[in-house]
Formats: sequence, C-alpha cells, structure tokens
Amino acid sequence: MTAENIPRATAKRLPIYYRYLNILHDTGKQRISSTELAEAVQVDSATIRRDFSYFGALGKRGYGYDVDNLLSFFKQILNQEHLTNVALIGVGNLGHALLNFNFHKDGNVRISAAFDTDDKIVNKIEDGVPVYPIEELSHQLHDQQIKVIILTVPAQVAQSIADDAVAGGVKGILNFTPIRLQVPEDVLVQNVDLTNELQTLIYFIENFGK
Amino acid sequence: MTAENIPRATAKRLPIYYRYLNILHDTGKQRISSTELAEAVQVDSATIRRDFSYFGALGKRGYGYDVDNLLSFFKQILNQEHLTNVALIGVGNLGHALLNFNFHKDGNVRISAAFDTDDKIVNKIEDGVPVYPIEELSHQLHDQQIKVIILTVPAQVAQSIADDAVAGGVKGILNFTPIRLQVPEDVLVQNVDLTNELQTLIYFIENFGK
DNA sequence: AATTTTTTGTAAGTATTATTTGAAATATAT
DNA sequence: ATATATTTCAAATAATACTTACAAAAAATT
Repeated sequence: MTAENIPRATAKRLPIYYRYLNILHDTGKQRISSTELAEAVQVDSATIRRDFSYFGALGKRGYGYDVDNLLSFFKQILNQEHLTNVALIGVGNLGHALLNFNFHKDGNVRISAAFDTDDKIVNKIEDGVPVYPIEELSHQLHDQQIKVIILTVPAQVAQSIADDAVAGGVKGILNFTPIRLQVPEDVLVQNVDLTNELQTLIYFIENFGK
Repeated sequence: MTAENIPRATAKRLPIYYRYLNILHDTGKQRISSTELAEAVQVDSATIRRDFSYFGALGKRGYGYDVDNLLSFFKQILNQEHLTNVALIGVGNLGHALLNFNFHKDGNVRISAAFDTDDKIVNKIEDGVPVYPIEELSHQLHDQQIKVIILTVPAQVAQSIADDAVAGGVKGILNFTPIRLQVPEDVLVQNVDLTNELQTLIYFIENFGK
C-alpha cells in the first residue's frame, strides 16, 4: 500500500513525527500546521510537508493537518497496528537496561525473548522476558518467527552470533557492538555505536564549535 | 591545526576508522590499503581515500597507508591525546549500564561525574563514579569544567535539566531521551533515540525489505 | 633497467537530500 | 460577498554526499 521509494532520510523521521502526534492527540489538539510541528520536532516545515506529501495530500490548505487523521495514517504506515516481537541477545549491563526500557510505551515493539550464555539467568524470566540458552538461538528465532534482534553481546562473538541469527531467519539487527557486521544483502543492520557518538560529538565541539 | 570544513559525513566516519586502526595496530599490521580497510569498516574505498585526503596526503601510492602513522594522526585529530571528562545525568537502568560501559577502552572519554535525585545513591560512588545531587548540576559542571553530558533522565524533566546543564557551561549533549531539546545554537545535541532506531529498522524491513 | 602491478589522490559525474519559491486552495475577517 | 491571512503542495534550485574513472607515483617483478 505505501510508497516503497521514499527517501531514507524521510523514513528516519517518521517515528519522530509519529511520537509527537501521539502527544498532540493526548493533549486533545485537533489540528497542527507544519510550522508548529516544525518547532516541536526541529525539522524544517518544508521538509515536513514534503515528507508527508510522499504519502499523498494529507493536509488541507489554509488549515493544516488533522491530528487524528495523520495519527491513524502513520499508525498504518509504521505498522503500529500489530505488535512486532523482537529478541535481545546478550543480557549484560546494556542488555538488562534495554529489557527494562519501555519500547512498548508509544511503540508497537516488544522484546519477547532474550538469549544468553550465563547459567544464572538462562531458562529464567528476567525483567518479564524469558531467557533462552544461546545454543537455541537459531531454532527459537525460527520457531517464534522473530525477524528483528537487538545485539548486545561482546565484540568478539558478535559476528558469529549474527550469523546464527541470520540462519534463524532474522532480517534486521539493531547492533550495539562496535563490529561492522557482515550480513547477506537482504538483512538490514542498524548500528548504534555509543563510543562513536560520543567521539563525534566531542570532535565537533573541539573543532567546529570553537 | 585541522580542517574545520570537512563534511559532516566524513567526521562521523573518523571514529570508525580510528577504532579499526587500533585493532590493526594491536595485531601488529604495518600497512593497510584503502581497499582492505573498506571491507573491514564497510565504507567504499574511494570514500575512505577522499575522507583521508581532507587531512593531506597521508598515504603512499602503490603502498597504502602506514598504520602507525595514520593512527597517531587520527589520535591527534580526534583529541585522543588528552582525556575528556563527561558527566552522566540520570542513573536509572540505562544510566547504570552506561556507567559500566567501557567508553574508556579504546577512547579518550571517561564518565567522571554522575547526577541523580535518588537519595539512595546520591553522594555515593556508583560503578566507580561519584553521584552528585541534581541540585548541584550547574555548579559542579562549571567547577569541573565538564563540557559534555550524557542525558538519561525521564522525558518530563529532560528540557529543564538540559537548561541547567547549559547554564553550567555544557556545549554537547548526548541525548537518550525522546525529547527534541531546545538549546542555544552553540550547543550540540546528538540524539540517540532507541525507540526510533527500532521503528525505523522495522519499517524498512516491512516495506523496502520485500 | 625496463615493465608491470598496485594503490593513492583527485576530478568529473551521479545521486540523494534539503531549501527556496510561488501558485492554488481553504479559512477567517471585514 | 469580498478581501486578506494561512498554509499546503509541487517545482525549481541549491547543497551535500557518493561513485566512477583515471592519471601519477611508488613498489614489485622480470
């Protein structure tokens, strides 16, 4: 139903719009203009209009956008109607924090399975999520039809575990390790590299930011 | 000393190069070609050469790049020579995980102070880092000359705490909250929006990814 | 010593993304 | 009703980033 060829940059902004629309909805706001929205989400108003227009003429000239209309439209676009189950691999410090992290709050995502090697937590429920032994990774992912994983394992084993996950049918990896994973081209990797983010930030402050 | 007008996209890749150069150095590798490097960090080799060339002619034709040369050059560029102290604000689940996260390992960054409201941890040492009461935020940041913060507080208080931090002289914020912070233009905000990343990933898989 | 191979550095071309501009449609005010 | 304000939408332009291509330089080979 939706456009397949919208720009990557636009797609990345959709969740930002979606989240703010939810807030607007909760406060009872009926309509919103691109200018108003621009200020809240810090994206240029023209960019917002163009982003929206990829999906058709969603607004009314001289009026703006109807919040509820827009919201239910984005809900569809972003697959917010059905729950997406994801698995978390590596229940260390960061893994634990993410298990507690409330992805579900204004999203459609739930961590429904976790994997680890540590006997102390394997086959138990941690933060409401069952932890399976890592040996069962491929098999469980396949059985539970999980297509997306969050990877929070030590760097040394990242590639080999990613391989197992791919073997289990995974199509998307949110990769918190510093390794640049090698995956088949139908698998998407989104890197979240915290050291990197910090270093880039510091670089810009020291150089560009006088 | 360094170029101030290198592309943003290049700057974001510098830490990636830097990290891999460290690995090469550790394994004793003397030289590296752009093609080899390209495979490891998954950036096109021509892009790498162009990125490097912003800083002068660092390589030798027919030879490649000398690992140690390159490494010490990037060490300078990325300010890896002196330690940068940063503060973490909000010692919840994610905050704790980040305190344990080893930024220091192959970086120059250390979390040297944390802030929270919880009496149970305030004025104690958590994971090796002193936790100060949030009331002292602005004052302590100023005293300790901390210019970069990691913000892991609840969304409701994010803006007001960011304001305090800015008042304390902060110039860079690694923002883990979903709020799009309003800051003066000489302050840089790097957003790490985990819900967003996951949703974008799922969106691409559902739509683009067949 | 001459030739071949490797590999950088950079220019030119392409693609992607963002911004500007202005006409058209709607709403609001007079 | 008419005029004026908003505000979307789309086209044109500008900026940014990526890719391709190749000459020049150095190294390796014959």
